[in-house]
Amino acid sequence: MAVMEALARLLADRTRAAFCGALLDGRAWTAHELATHAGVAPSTASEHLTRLVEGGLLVEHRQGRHRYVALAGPHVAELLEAMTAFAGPAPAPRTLRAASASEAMARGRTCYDHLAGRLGITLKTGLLELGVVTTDLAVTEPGIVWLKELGFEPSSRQLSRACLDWTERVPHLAGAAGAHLCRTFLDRGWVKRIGTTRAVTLTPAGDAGWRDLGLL
Amino acid sequence: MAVMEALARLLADRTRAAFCGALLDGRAWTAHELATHAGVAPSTASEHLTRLVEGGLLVEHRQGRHRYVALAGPHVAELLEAMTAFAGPAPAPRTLRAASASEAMARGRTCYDHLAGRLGITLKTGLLELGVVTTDLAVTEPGIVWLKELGFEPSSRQLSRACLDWTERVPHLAGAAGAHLCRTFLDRGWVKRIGTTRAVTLTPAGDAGWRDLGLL
DNA sequence: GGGACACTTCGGCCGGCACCGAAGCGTGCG
DNA sequence: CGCACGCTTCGGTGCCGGCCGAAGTGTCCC
Repeated sequence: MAVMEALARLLADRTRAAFCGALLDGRAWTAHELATHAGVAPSTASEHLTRLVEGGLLVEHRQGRHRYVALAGPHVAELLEAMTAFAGPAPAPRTLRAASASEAMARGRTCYDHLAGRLGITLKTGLLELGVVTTDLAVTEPGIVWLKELGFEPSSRQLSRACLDWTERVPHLAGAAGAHLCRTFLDRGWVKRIGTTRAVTLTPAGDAGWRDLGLL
Repeated sequence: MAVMEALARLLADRTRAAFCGALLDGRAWTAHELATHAGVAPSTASEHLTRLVEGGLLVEHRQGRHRYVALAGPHVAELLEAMTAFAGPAPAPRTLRAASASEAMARGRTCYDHLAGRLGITLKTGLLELGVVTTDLAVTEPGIVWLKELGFEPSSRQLSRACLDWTERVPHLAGAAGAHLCRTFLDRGWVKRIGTTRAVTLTPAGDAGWRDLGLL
């Protein structure tokens, strides 16, 4: 249990948790951006980042005078989402702005590299009705063919994986298949980021595309 | 991320982590037993238990002057194992006794309600070859029939679930199916606990039984 | 080359929390 | 009925760790 405790200790801090939350958008952030985001001094942020990198949660990429950090991989995102989902629903937001942002996230968002929120659930439901996945979110044989038609190339990464949604409390599709679909939809302009946040929305083109595929 | 942080904070303590580790055997422990196990005063243990119960990780059951606590369910065990697996291999044990105990756990153990360790991997491999589960550990149609012959009754609980093994670094079978198999093997005397620990071993009867089923 | 900037290291401060022992409460047993 | 036992509550103590600012290093740009 000593190793589990060390991991928990790493996440049991307001500032480090805020860093991880920000990095869940899947992008790389600079140390300065994260410091501002969390409201701490650059020196404080620097120390936290070192600890998170040493703990294997983050990877860093030095470029000139910048230190870019990102989640070390999908497995980190999955861990964070699993813990968030376990911990239960977040307390209700206090301000109107926060409530609106929270509602946008609940409607649809990326979870590192795949779709989550109600949009993720809609996708999952569609895939289920098409027979691409089973109720346990395992990809079926015909499902693999279906995915390949969307340009999917199987890799060594686990094909599908259930990721418990922290707003909907229902598992949604993660893993290689979930990541590929998310990337494809973003590339095609079917799903679009709202501003620079993790929140996303289905565009009119996306609505049409999903209907074409039989997802809606 | 505030909720995730609160959960992490709960696990980020030596004593509370020790409690959770002990409770991973799936039994209910008294406050006194846990205090002794972790080497703290009863008063300290009492406070920790209250926090763990309030955090939803443990459930308690008052009986006379005893306070029994247990993990709140399989989802807690799965979370703990996931975090342990993520954190990587435990540091090498220092003493001979610890090394021997650690080796016994690595050979085979229960993970709350299912089998883990090399024995868990052997089981998974056998189930895979029999076509009961897919490589993603989803139960197949014939697999459900196979399980029913072993007395399995489907319930609302997720049928199967991958649980990353912290000694073997490979997913093994958890979920309702994994729990049923573990219970069945223990009932039949095919798998036996070593002393009162989580470590288990395959008995000669179990070896024969598994061969009969085609698992070996 | 000089100045702005991103980041790091170090020292010191401060708050939170894990811990214990003492005292109190309820239960069970002789 | 009284004592033993398990647990809880409450003060008090001590340490760990998060925080900042100041000073230092390396990078970029003018």
